[in-house]
Amino acid sequence: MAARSPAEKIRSNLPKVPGVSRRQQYSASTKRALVDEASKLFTKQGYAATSLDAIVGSARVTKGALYHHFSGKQAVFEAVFEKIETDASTHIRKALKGSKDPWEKALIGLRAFLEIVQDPGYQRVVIQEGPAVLGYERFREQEERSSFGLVQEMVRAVLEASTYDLSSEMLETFSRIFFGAMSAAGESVSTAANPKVAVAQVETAIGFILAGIRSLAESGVSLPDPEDLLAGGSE
Amino acid sequence: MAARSPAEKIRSNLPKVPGVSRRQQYSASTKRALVDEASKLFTKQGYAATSLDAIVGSARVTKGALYHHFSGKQAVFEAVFEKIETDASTHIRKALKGSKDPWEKALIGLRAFLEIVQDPGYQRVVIQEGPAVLGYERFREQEERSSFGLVQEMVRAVLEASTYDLSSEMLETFSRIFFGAMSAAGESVSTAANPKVAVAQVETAIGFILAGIRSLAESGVSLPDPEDLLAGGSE
DNA sequence: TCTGAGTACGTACCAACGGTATGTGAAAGA
DNA sequence: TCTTTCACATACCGTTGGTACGTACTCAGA
Repeated sequence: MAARSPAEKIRSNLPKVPGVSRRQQYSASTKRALVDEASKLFTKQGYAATSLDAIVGSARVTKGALYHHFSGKQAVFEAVFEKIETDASTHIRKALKGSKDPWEKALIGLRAFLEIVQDPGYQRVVIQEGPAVLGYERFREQEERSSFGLVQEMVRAVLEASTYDLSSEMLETFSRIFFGAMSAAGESVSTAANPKVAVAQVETAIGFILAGIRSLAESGVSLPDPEDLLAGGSE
Repeated sequence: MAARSPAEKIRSNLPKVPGVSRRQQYSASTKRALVDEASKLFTKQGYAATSLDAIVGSARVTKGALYHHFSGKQAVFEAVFEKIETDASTHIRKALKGSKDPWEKALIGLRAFLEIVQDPGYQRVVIQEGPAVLGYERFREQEERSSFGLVQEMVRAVLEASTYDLSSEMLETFSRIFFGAMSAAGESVSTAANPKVAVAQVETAIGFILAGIRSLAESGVSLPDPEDLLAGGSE
C-alpha cells in the first residue's frame, strides 16, 4: 500500500470551512502532524533524546517545514506542552460541570486530575520535562492558564465557603500548596503498581486533610494573620 | 599574578591524611574542582546551556580529566545534584537536632526547608532540572535518600503522635502529599518578591492545615479505610 | 637507585545535532 | 496569463558530547 504521511491522514478528514483556502488547510495539517508526532516522540523518549530529524522523519516532512512553522525545537515542545495542558484542563472542566457544592467540587476535581496524571504524555512533557525545557518562568505562565488556574478556583470556593475571606496573597499561597499536594498525589498514583488502590489512598488522605480544615472552620477557628509571625516570635 | 587553577586552590589547603598518597589527593582535588565549577555553571546557565568545554575550561583541565573521573555529562550533573542534596539534608538535620515534640519538629523542619529552597543551586539543579536530566527513576531514588526521607520521618512521627497507626502504604501516600505541599511552598517562597513575607504566609497556611489534622485527631475522628472506597460508591 | 607498571591526565578527532541560508514549485491574486 | 507569495525542500555550517589514543608522572618493588 502507498504509505500515507501523517499530514495526509489529517487532510483526508478535514471539514470544509468556507473562507479558508486549501493552501491554508494543508499548511495547518502539516503543523498539526508535526505537533502530533513530536508529542509521541517526546513522550516516549524525552526532549533531549528526540532529534529534529526524528520528528520531521515521522511527520514525513523536512526541517524546512518545521522551521517554517516553529522558531526552533523548544517552540515545538511548547506547542506540544500547550496541547497536552489544554486537553487536561478541558477534561477537568468537563468533569466539574454540574456540581455546585465547593467541597464536592474539590473532590471531583481531584478525581479528574488523578486521571489526567496517569497519562504518560502529561507525566513526561508537563511534569517531568516542562520546567527544565521551558524554564521556570514560561512553565509557570502556562500552568497558570490551565491546571493551576482550576485549582485556584477550587481553593477559593472551599475557603470562602468556610467563611474565610483571605487576602489574594494568602489565596495564592494556599493554592500553590494544594496544587503541590495534588501534583505529588498524582505522581504517587502514576508510579504506583496498582493505580486503582493508589487513587483510593490518595482520596482518603486528601479527604482527611480537607476534613481537618472543615472541622476547624465549623468550630469557628479563625485563620491567623501572617503579620503576627513577622512581628513577634513563633508559637 | 600567576593564575591558580581551582584544583590548585583546593590542594593548597588540603589536610595531611596518612595513608593517602599525594597522587590520590591531587586526583581528588581535580574531581572536586570539576564538581564545584560545574555546580556554578549549572546553577547559572542550566544543564543544556553548559558545555563540557565550559566546565573543563573553568576548572583549568581538559576533557580527558573529566572523562577520567566521570562517565559523561550526566554523571557530572549527578555528582553536583548529590552534593547539593546532601548539603541540604544535613542543614535540615542540624536544625532538627534537639527538638523532640513531633509537631514542633514538623514546624522547625518546614522552616529549615524553606531556607534551603531559597538557594539558587537547589532551585535550579534539584527542583527545576533534576527530574528531566536524571530521569524520574534516579531522581526519586536520590530524593528518597535525603529530603524526602526526612519528610517521611516527620510525617510518621506526627501521625503516630495522633494515635493513628497506618499501613506503610498510607504513610507513603501521606508523606508524598506533604512533600509535594512543602516543595510547592518552597517554590512559592523562592519566587516571591519578598521572601520574608512569603515564609510567614507559608507557615501560616501549613500550620493551619496541621492544626486541622490535630483537631481531628484530638476529637477522636478516625482515618477512613481506603478499601471502603474501592468496594462501594463514593460518599 | 633504577625500572616497570599503572594512573591521571592531555590531544586529536568524529558523528550527530540544532540551526541557517537559499532554492523551488504550486497556489492565489491581478 | 503573469506575477507574487507562501509552504515547504535542499545543502550546508558550527557546536557539542563522546572516544581513541598518546604521554608524563607517580609509586611500589628489586
